[in-house]
Formats: sequence, structure tokens, C-alpha cells
Amino acid sequence: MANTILLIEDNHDMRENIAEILELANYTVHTASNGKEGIKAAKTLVPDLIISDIMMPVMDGYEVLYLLGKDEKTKKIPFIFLTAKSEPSDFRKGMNLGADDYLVKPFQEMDLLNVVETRIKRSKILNQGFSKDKEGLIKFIDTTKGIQQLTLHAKTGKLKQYKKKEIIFHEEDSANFLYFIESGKVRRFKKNESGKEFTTGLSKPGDFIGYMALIKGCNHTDTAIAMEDSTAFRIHKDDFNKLMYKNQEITYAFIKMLSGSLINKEEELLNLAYNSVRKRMADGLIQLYKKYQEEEEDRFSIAIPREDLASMAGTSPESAIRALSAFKEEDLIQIKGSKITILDVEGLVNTSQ
Amino acid sequence: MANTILLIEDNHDMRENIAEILELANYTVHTASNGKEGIKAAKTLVPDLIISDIMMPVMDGYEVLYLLGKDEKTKKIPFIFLTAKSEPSDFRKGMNLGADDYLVKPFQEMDLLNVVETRIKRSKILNQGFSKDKEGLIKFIDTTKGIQQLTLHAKTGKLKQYKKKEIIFHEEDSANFLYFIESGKVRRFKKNESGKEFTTGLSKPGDFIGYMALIKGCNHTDTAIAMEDSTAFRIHKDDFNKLMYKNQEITYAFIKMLSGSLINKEEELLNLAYNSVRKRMADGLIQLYKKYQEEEEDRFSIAIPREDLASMAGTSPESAIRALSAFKEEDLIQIKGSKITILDVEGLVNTSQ
DNA sequence: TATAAAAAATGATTAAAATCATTTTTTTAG
DNA sequence: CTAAAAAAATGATTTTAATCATTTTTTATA
Repeated sequence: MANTILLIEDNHDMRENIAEILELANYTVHTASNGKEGIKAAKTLVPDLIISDIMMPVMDGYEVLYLLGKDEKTKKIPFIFLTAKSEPSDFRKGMNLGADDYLVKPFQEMDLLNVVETRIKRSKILNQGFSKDKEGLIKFIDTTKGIQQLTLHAKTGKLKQYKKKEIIFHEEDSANFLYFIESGKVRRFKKNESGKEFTTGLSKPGDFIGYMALIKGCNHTDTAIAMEDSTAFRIHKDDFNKLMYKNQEITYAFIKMLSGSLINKEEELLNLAYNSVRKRMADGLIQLYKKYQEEEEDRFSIAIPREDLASMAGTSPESAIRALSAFKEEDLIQIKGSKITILDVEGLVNTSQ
Repeated sequence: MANTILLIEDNHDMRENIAEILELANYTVHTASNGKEGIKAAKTLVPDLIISDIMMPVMDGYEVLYLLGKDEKTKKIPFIFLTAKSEPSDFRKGMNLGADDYLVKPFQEMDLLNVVETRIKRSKILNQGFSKDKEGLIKFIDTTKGIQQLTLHAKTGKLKQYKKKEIIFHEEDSANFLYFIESGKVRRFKKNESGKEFTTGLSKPGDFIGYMALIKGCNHTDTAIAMEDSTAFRIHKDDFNKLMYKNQEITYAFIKMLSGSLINKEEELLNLAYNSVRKRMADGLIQLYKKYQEEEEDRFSIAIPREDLASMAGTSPESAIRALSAFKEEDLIQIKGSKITILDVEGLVNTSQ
């Protein structure tokens, strides 16, 4: 389908001449001989491009542009001034009113056609939806890039310090920030009516927290607490939303993150429902191991309050301690004060019901 | 959120000067001293506007514009040339490459600010196609539209029939379809090593199931079974991906759906960890009530095997039955064969530990 | 380094729920 | 409509884990 162009020009000869050039280039051209007519035509036709003279009787080109910019139907149509006014100040005035290009008379035919083609092409680009790959399918694979970008953005902000046991955000707090953990360990938990805690997640440097409430648009549904001195960058929710909107990769990174967590949570539910405290405690230790084990160390150790371990397994501290004592007896772990060292990962993984 | 501007300019003094002007006008300014750096910055930052010099070492402004135009992420960003090249032919060349404005050095501060403001404003207008609110933020509220569209698409497919107790998809099956429940009731569950089931979700007409594995790109992590004769439309995973890609609203609908479920699951975990079987059974009944209660009926009834109820509460069938018997004793429910009628919703909700 | 406070560990008891066994009721199929 | 099968309900017992109480150890702090 040929692109339609509306040409607003008071001079008869000039109008016919330009229209002819454009028609020869296979555009469908409509003409108007003054601003008022032009506006009427623009609103009914909704052309793909508007070319307008500036100096015209009744209503000048500036006014035409201004008025078309106020109408939903016409405000997105690329608008080109075609004028004898060649002063830089004239050019500036036209562009600052929101014109998309400015062609000075007299012009070469080729210039006109180039201008028209460029602006129509650019307008099409700007009106396109989401970005896509060749096949038009979402690349579900590469979410790392999105996370990288969000990370980069996060790091432009201010680094916040959190002392050990300091609350980062609190259940029921309104969610205003996405947090990017820069250093330390963070635990998220929920509390039930009788004050018992259940750990909903562990985080380490490189993790984002607080996004669920941001996305859902509700208050935080859990509390995040620093397990040791930690630092985090904060991204304001408006920035986060904007980034999500602007950047498809970030959007998909979060979709993937969310569905991954969801599958994990369902797995956890199954475990919590039918596994013994012993098994749940072993799982908790393995969780810690998988999350916080460093490459270089050959044995994994962590100093963690028994209450926190209990909240991971959803049991009482005493029962948690009893399970630990049993593991110690069986040489699966070693205990020194609050520090627990895992001696036999396999043994813990395969611990019987 | 302040709009971010990327300034590409090789001259140090000029760069600092322009950046200062823009920063005083409350823009967040990032700078690059040559074209290559500029492109790298543009791709990671995705700024709201790019200002670039033309004559630069390593890579000139024309090339920068051309290359950014080829990248999905950056091609929509308004691009302004800021240059000493004041010849009409230079101007024409820049504009015909797709620049959005052209400012000639030396310039008035006011001119620069006007140009920047105009182009950012115009870019926002042109990008409005998506559902954004006034501030340019995503409306995370209106996900119904996306769901509607996906529903519409689903209904173009073939309706599949499922008999009572028929498996719709099985844990470990490879995930090839998104299912849209047209009629009936569907239950999703996971099984642990010793064969005990845990119900991960209930679905009714209008619900989608199977999307988690589809998004994550893994096999199904749970089994979906028809609780009564049901029908469902299927959307092939490729179509689903395509729709997700083409339609931002669908993407956001799923983001919202996922984060909502995640919050629910965490709540469930807390309940499962510390609530008594009695409480969990009451919750299960309320879940059924909330999901399947019809507007017209004044009392909610459902015929459901005790085993299924047990799998919702994560308990043994006998314990589930005992809880039901207690509820019956207390006139909270009425039992007729496998049919359970809820007599006192409030009573169930407020049932004590 | 001593001492108080907190945390961990263990013991005793109780409570909850699983398991196994049996009876009763409901559903299904001929 | 009836018999067989399945499901539901209940009883008895055992197991598990919570709770309460106390001791021991560790940690924090003067």
C-alpha cells in the first residue's frame, strides 16, 4: 500500500510541482492550499506524512504544526516544513515546535524524496512494538544480558550499608525500591500470627530482592534482614518500571526469574508437607551450602543462629538443634559454637526420612 | 525520574561544558569521548536521548547514528547532531541518516535546552502506543487486556476434551502447550519420592495452566488432572512465545500472574510450616470456596475425594477426614457422601489453631 | 579476663498427627 | 436392585515433634 502524504502549500504552481514529484515516486498525495484546510484534511485522512509551507495566508505552518500536535489522531504523524525561510533562527523555531525535518526552498528533487523517505521510515521504526529477533520469537535464553543491564543501572546509585541484623525492608512496608545486593548475606522471611518465622529466601551478592512487591504493586510481603554486614544498591520503583518498559531483556529476565522461583517454591511446599524435620534440616543446610559456598574453600562453614536454621526448615529451634546434634553424631557436620561445618555433603543430601 | 542523556563529544572542554548545562537542567548526563565508546554506552544505558558530535576520531557521528539505528534497543532513541558543520549539505546528510535534530555550534544555552526538551517530548509522544500512564510508567494494573488477547487467540484453536480423572499433562512431560481451561475443574499436583501428592494449584474456566514450564523452558514440574469432565484449548509453545513477543500486554499479564502466584506460594509455605492440620484443612476448604463458588448459589458445595483434600493440606487422608469430622460436629460444614457443603465460611476462616 | 547475657544443647513431658486396623457408608457395575 | 468394590469414617497405637524446663556452652561486654 502506497504511503499517503498531505501537502499544505498556498502557491498553486509549487503545490502541483511537488505533488507531481511525489506521485512519480509512488506516494498517494493529497493537497491543501492553506493551513485551515490542511488541518481538516490531516484529521480526516490521517496521512503517513505531512509537508507544510510556513508562510501561508489564513493560518501559517507553525500554527498548523502546533494544532496537529494537540490532536491524538495527528500528533504522531511526521511533519516536515518546506519553506523559503532559510535563516537558522527560522529553522530552530520550526524544529523546536516539534517538526521532524526542515527542507529549504529551492531544493533538489532528490533532496525532497530523501527527506520524505527518511521520515516515513523513521516514523515506522518509532511506531514499532517490542524489539524482536529475526524469527520474531523471544530469545528466552539470554536473560543474563538483561540482568547485567539492570545491575549496571543499579550501580549508578548510592551504596547503602546494612549492619548485621539490620532490617533492609519490612513486611507491610510499602515497596519503593528494588535492591541489588553488593556484599554480604541477606535472608528474607515471613512471620505468622504467633510470631514464628519462615525463611522465604536467601540472597547473596549479585541477587536482586524486593521485586515481587514492586511488580505486583503491593506492600512487601516479607522482611529482608542482613545476616552479616552487607551493602546494597537501591533502584527506585519508578526507575525499575521504566527500565522494565524500555528494556525487553530486563522484562524477560524477570519473567524467567519469577517462574524459576515459583517452581522452586512448589518443590519446597512438597518437601515441607511430607518430609521429616531431619530431612528438612538437611535440605536447609544444603540450601546454605549451594548458595554461599565459595569456589576456593574445600569445606563449607557458616555461622548461623539455630533459630534461623529452624525458620528455614519450618520447625522449632529445639527440633532444629536436635537434628543438628544427630548430624554431628553421624559425622555429617561438625559444630564449633554457632559455626557449622559440612563434612559430608552427599550424606546430607541422601539423609533418610 | 530524570531523563538520561548520552553525550558523545571528543573535545574535553566542550563535553564538560555541555554536560554541565544539561545537568543544571536536571538531566542525568553520561558522556563518551568517541563514537565507539558512545555506542557501547548507548547499548547498555539505553538513554532517553543521544547528542553526538559529527567529527570525531575513531568513529564519526554519522557512523554512530547508522550503527545505533541497526540495534533494536537503540534505534528508537532520539538522536541529535551537535556540530560545527553548518553547511546545508552537512545538515541534509545528517537528517537524511535519520537524525531527529541538528544543532550548529556555537549555540545559545537556551537553544540546546530547547532542542533537548523538544526531542524528548516528541519521542515520548511517538512511543505512546503502549499502555503507559502520564509519567511514562507501565500501567501494571491493566493486565486484563493482555489476558483477553491471549484468550482470544487460544479460542481459535481446537477444543480438547478431558474426562474426569484424565491427566492433562504429566510431571516430567516436555512442555509444549499452554492450556486455557474452557470448562470444568483442574487440579495440579506434585508427587514426592514416596508417592504422596501435594496440590500446587486449582484451576477453573478462564485460567491458564502449564505456562511455568513453558516460560522456564523446562519439563512440566507438576501434573494437571481433570477433577471433573473438562475442556481446554491448547496454544503451542511457539505461538505462545510469539504472542509474548508481539504483545507487551501479554508479557506484563504473565509477569503479574507469576509474581502474584509467588507471593501466594510463600504465604502457603508459612502456613504449611506452622499451622495445624485443622487450620490447613480449613484453609483448603476456603481455597475451594474462593475458587469454585458460583455467584448464584447461596451455599457452596463440592464433591471431592478426601485424598485430594488431604493433598491440599499436605496431610494424610485419615487426618484430613478427622478434621472434616470435627468441622461437621461443629456445624461448620455438612457432609453427604463425598459432597461437602460449607455452612459457615466465617467459622472456617476463623478456626483456631 | 571475668562476668553477665545470650545461645545452644539436652531432658522430660505433652500434643499432634501418622500409621495400621477395622467398621461403616457410599458408589459402581452387573 | 443388589453385590462387590471403593471410599469414608473411626478406633487403637505409634511416632514425631512441639513445648516447657534445665543445664551447658558460647559470646559479648565491662
